[in-house]
Amino acid sequence: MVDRRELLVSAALQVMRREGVAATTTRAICTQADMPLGAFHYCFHSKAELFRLILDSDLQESLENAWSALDPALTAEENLSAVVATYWTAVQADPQWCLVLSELTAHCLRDPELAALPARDYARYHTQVIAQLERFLADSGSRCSVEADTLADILIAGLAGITSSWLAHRRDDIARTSLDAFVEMVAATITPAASS
Amino acid sequence: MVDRRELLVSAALQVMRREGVAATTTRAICTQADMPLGAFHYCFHSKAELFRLILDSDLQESLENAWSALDPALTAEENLSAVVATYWTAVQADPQWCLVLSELTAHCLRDPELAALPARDYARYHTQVIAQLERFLADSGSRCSVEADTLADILIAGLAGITSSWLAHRRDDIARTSLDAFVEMVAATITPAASS
DNA sequence: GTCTATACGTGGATAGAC
DNA sequence: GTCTATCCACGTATAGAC
Repeated sequence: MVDRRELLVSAALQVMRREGVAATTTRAICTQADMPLGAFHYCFHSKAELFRLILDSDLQESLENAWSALDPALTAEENLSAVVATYWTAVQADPQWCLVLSELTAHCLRDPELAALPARDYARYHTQVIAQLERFLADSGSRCSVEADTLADILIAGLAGITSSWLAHRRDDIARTSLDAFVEMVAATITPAASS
Repeated sequence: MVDRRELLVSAALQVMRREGVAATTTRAICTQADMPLGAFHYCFHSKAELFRLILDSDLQESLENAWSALDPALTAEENLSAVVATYWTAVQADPQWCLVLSELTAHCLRDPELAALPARDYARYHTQVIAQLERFLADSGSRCSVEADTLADILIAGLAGITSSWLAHRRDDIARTSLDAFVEMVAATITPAASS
């Protein structure tokens, strides 16, 4: 028997994807969870508490996992291409979720109580990417013309930008071409180990 | 004497920046405009009409103007650097507006009536960027290893990504470093005219 | 045309029966 | 603990006096 709190969290996430964060009311959540409205404030002190719980969980998890596949045996461009492909598959599998992430970020930045969360999430994401990146660079003996730190920032920003552009225009071809060109540009900053 | 419609539009934009799109109610707009609430529906048929008017105006104008300064006499990297600097000055001069743009985009994408607007805005922006870019490439005789079309997409996505990242972490140093590295990467795809 | 007062719906939260 | 019925604040829109 599942905790009713988790049931409501799950329902809230479904409503967010389908209707948007703004339309995610306590009523909509309870309807989605097949629960009477009164049950909500029995499980949570307030709607803000449920939101806080959602925001404290690892929302970008599905998009983060892409980076764990870096393989030192392959070239930098091959690796980047694979990582980006995995990321992009996740984006296309659930575009609505990307929109929710954008909405939640704005929601936090507007609320003094939550304004610090996006920075924390960015730091988390950055830490994870840079760890994978540095491991790859060390294992493969490659060198990068920019700091690994900066490379991680660029990668995160580039993918975020291409994603949000795609959410607007929904042109798969443009996104694909942008991703390929971006991978090529980033890979050009990495020189493989001298194999002497 | 200013049209009261424009007064309300202006007030709405102010409230959006200060409080966010979600908090931009007819009451807040009228208060901001020093108008009685009743005046609203005398000027506009509905709140949606005011929003539509705002969304149909050129919202990204302030950020678009950066591209008009491209100078064929300078190198590609110098030009890109100048354009990006202008863009970034605008972002830092009004970060709240960047947040509003993000909120409005999400707002449109969630509303079937408005869902097509972000694509139109992207096309507008893209067209303007590519025109400047192609003029610059032609005038300076430079060549680019990727299509100018793709270059424009990358530039738009890159700047959007760095901006949204900065809105989250608010670390000026990270944004600066990212911008510099990004400019360098993009400039590397452009080879100057053979000056023989 | 302009404002005041109000209607109507919705959303968060609670009261009180069971 | 669980649900129903309800309260209260707020947001859009309108009615009606001037």
